[in-house]
Amino acid sequence: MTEPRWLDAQEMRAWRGLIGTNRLLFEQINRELSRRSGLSAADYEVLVQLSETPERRLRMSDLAAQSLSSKSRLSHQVSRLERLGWVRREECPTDRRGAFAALTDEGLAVLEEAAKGHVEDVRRHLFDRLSPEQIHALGEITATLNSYLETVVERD
Amino acid sequence: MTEPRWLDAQEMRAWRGLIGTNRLLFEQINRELSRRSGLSAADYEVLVQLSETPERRLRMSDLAAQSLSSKSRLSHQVSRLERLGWVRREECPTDRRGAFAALTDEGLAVLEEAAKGHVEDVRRHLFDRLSPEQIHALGEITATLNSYLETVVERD
DNA sequence: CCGCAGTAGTTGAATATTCAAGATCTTCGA
DNA sequence: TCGAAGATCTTGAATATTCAACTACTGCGG
Repeated sequence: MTEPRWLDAQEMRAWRGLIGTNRLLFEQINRELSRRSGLSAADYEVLVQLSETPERRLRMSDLAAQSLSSKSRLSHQVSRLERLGWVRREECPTDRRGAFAALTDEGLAVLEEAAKGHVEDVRRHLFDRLSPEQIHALGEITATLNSYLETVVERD
Repeated sequence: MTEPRWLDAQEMRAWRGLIGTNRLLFEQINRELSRRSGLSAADYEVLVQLSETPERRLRMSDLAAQSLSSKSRLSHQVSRLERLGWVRREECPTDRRGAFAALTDEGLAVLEEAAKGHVEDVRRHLFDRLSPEQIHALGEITATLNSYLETVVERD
């Protein structure tokens, strides 16, 4: 049980910075999203994933994976979205255990309405503050981390 | 009501990347922290802030600000930590509305035990994956964003 | 074709977070 | 010095998330 390699100043700055951005940026963007459209960040993410599919529906598992959610959370969440009339559950003919979540016309309308303001918020709070080089670097850094993390994370 | 400036490919990559890192990285690090030490990320953050103070205590408001928490959340959280014996509430002599949260010896011991493994997790999942240039860039980017965000975020 | 291990999804209880008051106390201007 | 406005912190209810079963089904080895 040897002494760990503590973080140096540079690393500490990046780590605390990331924690801060993580909280402040998403908190603010999500607050604005939800005020304007009544959609939580999680809801928005789910609706986007569904809308980007040709059939406007996805199997629950795939949807969970793509929206980085746990199965349980997604299940509760889809129930809520169903109550609101924005998503509909459909059964899967080829695998009777399976279920689809399908975006309704209403859901799509809500999403499209929310998207405009949301993009502007993201732009205002994130991209307007960074140089093109920084935006590029951020893309590289997160891509590197995420492809590693996907091999590591234990989900569910 | 003009058409918004949609995100271009570079921006979309950075934005989705950030969402992914945000979730995957912290989920994984927090899961490991909590498995090893029974501390949630929020608990750890609170204990760290207290431990870094000379008196090992802070006013609730200051603690909320430093740990980027809302007052309400912090209050509930400190109650929990108090039940566990890791934090103690103390009253403030100079302002009778005020309250301190103070780190107990037990709390400090738990924190120090947890810190070792936690630092190694952060290193393994974050810094070992990035070049020194990327670490530096990440520090710059988050510092820029956070100093802007602090002027903008509506907390509580 | 049987049985069993594993997959898909849901559920309910335990826990955590948010939201909107509420209870005290301080400050400051009239 | 009085009173109103604001600061500090807590509380309880509503909501969201996690965790550990549980149901129902598929697919595979024998």
